[in-house]
Amino acid sequence: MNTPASFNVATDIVVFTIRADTLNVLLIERAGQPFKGSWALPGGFLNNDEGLDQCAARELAEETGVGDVYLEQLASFGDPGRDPRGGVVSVAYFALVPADEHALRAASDAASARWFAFDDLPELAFDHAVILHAAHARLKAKLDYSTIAFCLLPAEFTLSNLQTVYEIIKAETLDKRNFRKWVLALDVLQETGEKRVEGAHRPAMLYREKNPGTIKIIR
Amino acid sequence: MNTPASFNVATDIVVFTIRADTLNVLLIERAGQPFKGSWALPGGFLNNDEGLDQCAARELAEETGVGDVYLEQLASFGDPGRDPRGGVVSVAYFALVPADEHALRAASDAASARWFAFDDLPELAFDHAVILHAAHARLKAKLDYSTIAFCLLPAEFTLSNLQTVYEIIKAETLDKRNFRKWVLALDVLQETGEKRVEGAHRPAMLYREKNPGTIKIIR
DNA sequence: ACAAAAGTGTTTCAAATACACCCATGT
DNA sequence: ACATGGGTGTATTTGAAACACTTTTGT
Repeated sequence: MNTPASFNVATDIVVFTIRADTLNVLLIERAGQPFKGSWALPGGFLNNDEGLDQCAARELAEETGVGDVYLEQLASFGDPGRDPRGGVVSVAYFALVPADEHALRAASDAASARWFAFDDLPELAFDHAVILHAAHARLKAKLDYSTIAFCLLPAEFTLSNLQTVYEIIKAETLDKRNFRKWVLALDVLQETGEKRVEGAHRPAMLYREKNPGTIKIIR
Repeated sequence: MNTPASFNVATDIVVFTIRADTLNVLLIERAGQPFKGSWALPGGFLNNDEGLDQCAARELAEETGVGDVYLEQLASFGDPGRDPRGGVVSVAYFALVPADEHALRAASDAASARWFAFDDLPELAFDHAVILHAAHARLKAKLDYSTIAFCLLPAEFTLSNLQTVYEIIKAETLDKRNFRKWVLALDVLQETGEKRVEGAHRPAMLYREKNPGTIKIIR
């Protein structure tokens, strides 16, 4: 048997958040070749002494300042020619950032990092459009069988906030009474006892997760 | 920015089949170092001119003679130290082989290929035990929301055959009438009109998939 | 008083579950 | 005739879906 081919292994991260009642994705403008000036997913190359999850978390922090968020491996992409430099295999991740943490940073090989509305995206470098849509499909599917959507909200939120997250991602309206019945029956929320006054209407009860950061698989 | 580290990228494949009413996994005995003589998942290194799926299919055919089966990417594993040679990232796949195709071949770097009962496995090389259990979890979960189980049966099969597959993988018994009602309501099966005589009892109607090889997502 | 979002129950329908007997065949 | 797995229907329970009005606040 001959010696195996060498590759650079990268991680690319699809970072979702909710901003102004729309689903947003974090993109960086590429500072170097190839695709200089194009928008791309944040990410970068794997080092010898780190694992894949670690690499994704590190690149995300370095390039965008986003840290300590939900991060899950999505899939790997290795078609020859997906990177014009050749020999690059990418392990894609997706991340969920709470709706209130939008402070971004640009650094190292990323000229700038910006949020884009999911349904108004620019042309993307490499095969990143494919990766992005795979991530969206996964997110949408996971709403139905996990409590992953909670990661898109701050620690305290109203049931209406939560319902809005579901409605945005599923792109359909939900019945308020049925939604509340369903989510409360999951037995993962507790009332804080506090209310949030916000505008000229009745204040809403604030809730928090019983086990913050724990994703529950439903059914 | 410094130049990125180099890796060898491998695919490892968890091949499931049903034999003698048990779930079986295909393992190869390693012919070379490291872990020479240990049992491991079939798989091998990615070439420069092929995609990941292609690599998995090729390695499977080369090492075991298994070809033209259901093959799906599972996840990637890249912890430093998962391979004592260092710098090896593995993209894991899982495959499903119909219950009647068990002809195996040993070749190249695999001394021999053998089926093992899933609940009587030997010690495995590398992190292959972790990969294998991830594959099993995925298979089990996918039974509930897809018609993937059909890939474990030959083209023509009885409803009892199918029920047995579900019972083996889910490790629970199912009600015969409810199972048949459910599977027929999926509207993916058609009667062949033929019956299979097998032993001292009433012959069973044979069915086939309406769209062979098409995995339907349920719900 | 009005606008705007919060909060709250019941009825209807569909799907999942529980459950027991007769049928066709080989020996 | 008997042993073996194949084949079939109904009643019950459970969860999902449809649906409208009252409450609390700010202006």
